[in-house]
Amino acid sequence: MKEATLKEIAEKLGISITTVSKALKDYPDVSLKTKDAVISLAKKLNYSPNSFAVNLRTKESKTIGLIIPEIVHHFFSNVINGIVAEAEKNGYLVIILQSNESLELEKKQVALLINKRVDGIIISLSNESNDDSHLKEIIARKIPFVQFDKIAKLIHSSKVVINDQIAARNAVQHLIDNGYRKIAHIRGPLNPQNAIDRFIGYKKALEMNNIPFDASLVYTCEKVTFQEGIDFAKQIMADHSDVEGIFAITDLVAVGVLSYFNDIGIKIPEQVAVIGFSNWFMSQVLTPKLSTVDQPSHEMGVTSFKLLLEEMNCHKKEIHFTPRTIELETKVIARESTFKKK
Amino acid sequence: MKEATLKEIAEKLGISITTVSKALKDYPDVSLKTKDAVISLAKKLNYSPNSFAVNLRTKESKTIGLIIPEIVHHFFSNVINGIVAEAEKNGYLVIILQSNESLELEKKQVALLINKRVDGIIISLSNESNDDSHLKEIIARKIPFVQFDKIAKLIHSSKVVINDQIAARNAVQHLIDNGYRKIAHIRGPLNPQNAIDRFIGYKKALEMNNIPFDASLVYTCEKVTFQEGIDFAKQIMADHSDVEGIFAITDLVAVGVLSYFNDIGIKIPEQVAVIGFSNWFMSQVLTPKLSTVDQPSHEMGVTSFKLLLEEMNCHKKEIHFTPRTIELETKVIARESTFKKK
DNA sequence: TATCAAATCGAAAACGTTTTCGGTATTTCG
DNA sequence: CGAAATACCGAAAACGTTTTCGATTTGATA
Repeated sequence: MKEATLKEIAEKLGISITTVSKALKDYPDVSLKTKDAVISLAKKLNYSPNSFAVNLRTKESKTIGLIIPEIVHHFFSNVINGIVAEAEKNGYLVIILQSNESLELEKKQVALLINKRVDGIIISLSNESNDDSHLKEIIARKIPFVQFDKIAKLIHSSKVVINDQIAARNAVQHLIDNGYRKIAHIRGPLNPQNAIDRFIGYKKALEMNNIPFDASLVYTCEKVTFQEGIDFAKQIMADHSDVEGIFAITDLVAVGVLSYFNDIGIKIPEQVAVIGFSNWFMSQVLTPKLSTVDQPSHEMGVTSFKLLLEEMNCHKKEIHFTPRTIELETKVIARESTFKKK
Repeated sequence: MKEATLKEIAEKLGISITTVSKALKDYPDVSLKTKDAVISLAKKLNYSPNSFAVNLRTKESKTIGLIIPEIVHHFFSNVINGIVAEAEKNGYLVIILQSNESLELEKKQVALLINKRVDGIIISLSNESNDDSHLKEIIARKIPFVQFDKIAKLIHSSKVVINDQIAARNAVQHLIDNGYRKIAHIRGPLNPQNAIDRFIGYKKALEMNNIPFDASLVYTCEKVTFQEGIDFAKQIMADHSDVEGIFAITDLVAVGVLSYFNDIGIKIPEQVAVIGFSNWFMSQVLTPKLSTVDQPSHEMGVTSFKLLLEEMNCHKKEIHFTPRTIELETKVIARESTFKKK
């Protein structure tokens, strides 16, 4: 029992391959009688077009590539979810690759996807990405391309982001509004744009409230892990025992801080208030419940795909597409870890 | 600037397409001189074979399909991670689809993947899956196929699982060993094999300790969510205020229980002990830290792909492959939520 | 009846690769 | 020197589809 082909149907019906193909695609120049015969035989033989041949002929695969730093990550898995769902709705499949925060891998994976001739690429950069050449290659090959969250500002592609500066500023302002003034920041690595922007947002909030910036209150994560949260919490208490609040680059790190403070008996928020970023699921079930900044991760995925789809459609019709940047809304979620100071 | 092809290289070098192809694949019947010329020109033109044409010719795409119920899920995202990593190591890409626990979607997606002519399929069934026809279709088409975690026992394919019965029995035994005897079970839906097995394990543990089974202590999740954990916790306390322990089908549900108990001031484990399943990341950062059963999720992904690869290799060489079932080890992780009763 | 339009069909090229098989040209050896 | 072995190359088929363009038939109209 082999796969049915156009040729087979044509032979059984004593007509040409051309006519069979046209009948199945409802061309107007095939008689109703022939159409019916073809369609019913096709159904009987369980015919489905060989996608390899279709790909070759049409030069598209209805498949896109997605590269993210980490799959096991509340934010990213939500984005994946959004992209995969929206893609499927539009007849596209998604190949997922994980760069593991390694520039080298990321480059290889871009090459892999180009090689596979995916119809488009969506990417969120690894922390190491200070080299743009692979992204430029995507553009040079005119492959539809969208960046999200961790982007290269200078690469001229569509982008889906939040305003990290303002979001971070709001988070720190929230701490200040609730009576905390000596605030430490556990920031992300030096390269990624969003770590930089959140750091700038932190500084701006201080500035707007006439709180002098103290560089010794800033701690820099290398890997942005739970363990780093624990380690920096310890370090902060050693360096600044009078610290009042901590703003962490992401919930995972903030949870490390919480965990350490809980273990050694530091009261949150009475002694130190903590706010994270990204609104991971676990943040709402911790004790105390962690305040954070909500980031529309699922929507980010959906929007990214929609933008990519637009560009892919233009690409197919060979009409020009002008990359757009879409900024999604965030909002501070106040929970127990930042209750108002009495 | 177009894509370089074999034809182009052949013309520029004044040789045949055949020779170019052979030179690039290091066939022995091409002279060193020609090989060098071809290879260097290919590099110069940035040639890479058109994968659409290669697919069509070789009848394989070096791509596999993966269908899981949920992407945003600690266990599944870890499995994805394992599969994607192992696949990439072996030159395969992974298309990911999410069935959203819907049988209908799952069927559609299987059809989609068959249509795409992926080289193999890995699947973890949705809770609704009491219909096997789409899986039988995969087998009938001789597409290499591996099931993991939520499997259909009767489908003759390779499988990667844990022993849910024993794992659950151990979890409940752990509660009993620590002095808890009146134990409720929040089970999963009625269909999935692993929910059934874990329920059987629960019963066996009771039996082995001469604790009479009480059906009213068993609560059945529909969606296996955090919220259901909260709701059932409330219900359990209403039905059996003297309950001593709770074994939940998965950590997410157990965390719901914890969350509710924390909110209304029920002490864990002093008043009620709680144990979950799967060892989600958040379980170790909660207060109290949640006891659970560790399930080697990443390894499950890696093993699934390895099995699939074996079958794909056999398939290519047209040698027979006998499906295997691999059972991975689990272990109870004792944390604060099940501390020994005094 | 001659003419023209509409309806229906098919030949053939094209997509780019892989591989079989046979054909030269060159070398080796008796 | 002739025959056999070896080294090197290319023609062509095949994978299965899509689409252009021209051919044929049919029916309608003047």
